[in-house]
Amino acid sequence: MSDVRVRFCPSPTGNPHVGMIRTALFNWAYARHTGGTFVFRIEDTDSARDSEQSYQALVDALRWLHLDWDEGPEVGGPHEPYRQSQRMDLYAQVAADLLEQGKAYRCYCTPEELEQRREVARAENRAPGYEGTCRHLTAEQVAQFEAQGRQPVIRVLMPDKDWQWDDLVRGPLEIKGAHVPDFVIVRANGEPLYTLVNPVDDIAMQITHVLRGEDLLSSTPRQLAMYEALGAPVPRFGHLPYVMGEGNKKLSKRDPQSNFQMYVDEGYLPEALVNYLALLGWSIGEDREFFSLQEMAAAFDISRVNPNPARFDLKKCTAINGDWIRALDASDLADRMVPFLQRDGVLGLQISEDQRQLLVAATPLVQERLETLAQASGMLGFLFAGDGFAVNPDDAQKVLTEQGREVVRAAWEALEPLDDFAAGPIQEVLREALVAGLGIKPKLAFGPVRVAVTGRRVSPPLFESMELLGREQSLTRLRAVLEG
RNA sequence: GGCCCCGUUGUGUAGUGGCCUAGCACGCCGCCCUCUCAAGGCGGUAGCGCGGGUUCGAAUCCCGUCGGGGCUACCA
Repeated sequence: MSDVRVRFCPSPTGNPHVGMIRTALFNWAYARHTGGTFVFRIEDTDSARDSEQSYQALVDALRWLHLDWDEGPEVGGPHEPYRQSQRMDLYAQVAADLLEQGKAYRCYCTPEELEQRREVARAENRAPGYEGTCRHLTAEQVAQFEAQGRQPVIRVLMPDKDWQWDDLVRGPLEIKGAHVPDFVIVRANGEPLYTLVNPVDDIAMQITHVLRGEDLLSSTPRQLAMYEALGAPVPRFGHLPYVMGEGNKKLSKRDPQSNFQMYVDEGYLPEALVNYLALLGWSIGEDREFFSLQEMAAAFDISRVNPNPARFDLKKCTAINGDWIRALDASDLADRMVPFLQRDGVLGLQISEDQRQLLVAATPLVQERLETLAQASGMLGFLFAGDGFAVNPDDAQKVLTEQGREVVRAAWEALEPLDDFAAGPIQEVLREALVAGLGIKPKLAFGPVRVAVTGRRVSPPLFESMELLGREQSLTRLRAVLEG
């Protein structure tokens, strides 16, 4: 095992989104590629926005995706606890130490005062950052502020220096000290902020490589300053490109396609989602795009991550999902379709042995037609409908016309005497009766029969479907059209 | 406004000075296959933002420019 230690440290607010998942994936892949350790940490220090439900969704998402973690909630590890809400004492202690060492100070400026100064600075074309107003308050000034009932925040006193680091994704980067004002690490109400807890825990958990979103790039100097103040070795940073949504904007929580749960509900395979997300900013090389999590781990190289923002393309994601569905064993696919068929009422909670066999037999017919598992219900519903079967009204109107019914009648008459009700013979008999007999094109001949039997104009292959449905059901449905 | 990041077809990418008349995939269009829809096969569409350099030679190196995006919180 190498000494590489990376972490994924989301805040449990709202639903997991794909940008977050992509970050988790790249961290995971880097850990697995290097034989390092993947740490999962929950940054739940904002009690107003965090929720237990969101925490659970995060855990479930990683599990669903098969992104296993070596240390973190549920699995434990040498640096427990892995939820920041349980580590508050540590942060308070660190803040106190920094204060005592003069590396941080109390700032009594009110939000209103700060806001006002920002506006002035902007108007005068100056950088709008905090100017260090409270850096060197006298005891009298402090006493006066306290007397006014002001509650101070704690700010880090930034050393007067420029900050540079060699970014894993972008190469050498530098930000001038003049552009990094003293920043707040503890709120007036005593709650520690990300600026404090994130580096403190990265140090405590001995994180060696920080792979995070590009949105945090400009805050890296603050991170660097914390390592310096705390006398800890600095990890390597790598800033992953944005995942963009519609209209050239960062994919936001409001974009439906950013919602991780949507992929689960629509029947995307974890293999496919992960495969697609990996393509956003990374490439396995050669002319290849279809690969497993294991193949990704074997090939993943952080220096090959592309720094430019990638647009999320649901169409391509769906296409890859289709590829993955086709790559599955039929019995595996059948298993994966079951929850969707149950959800949509095609199957009940209890599945009989007959139903199970029917499903397995039907799976190959739909395997190359499915893009998502959720589409299975629409394609297979007719097989399990039994007495509840009904033809789609819209399709009926279009296809089961006067002439269509004549076709169905001819089909019924041809099939009724057929003993060997298998796809081959069915096709033979129908061809003879409809195409040759009625002298119409195959498309017009089989369309009405398809609608009568499967209820839709688009369905799995007709003859195989009839065989699976069985003689009795098939004939009953044809009859129903003639009598209805 | 200030600071920062980014720039190959519509989208994701390959490409790291000659193998590039720029490859692959998705999308889109057409054809083939065909009982529908897919899948599959074949073909087509479309790109190195722009301008200067460096070099025998640049998508690849340098400078400038333009464009897009982000940050600029007692959010992360």
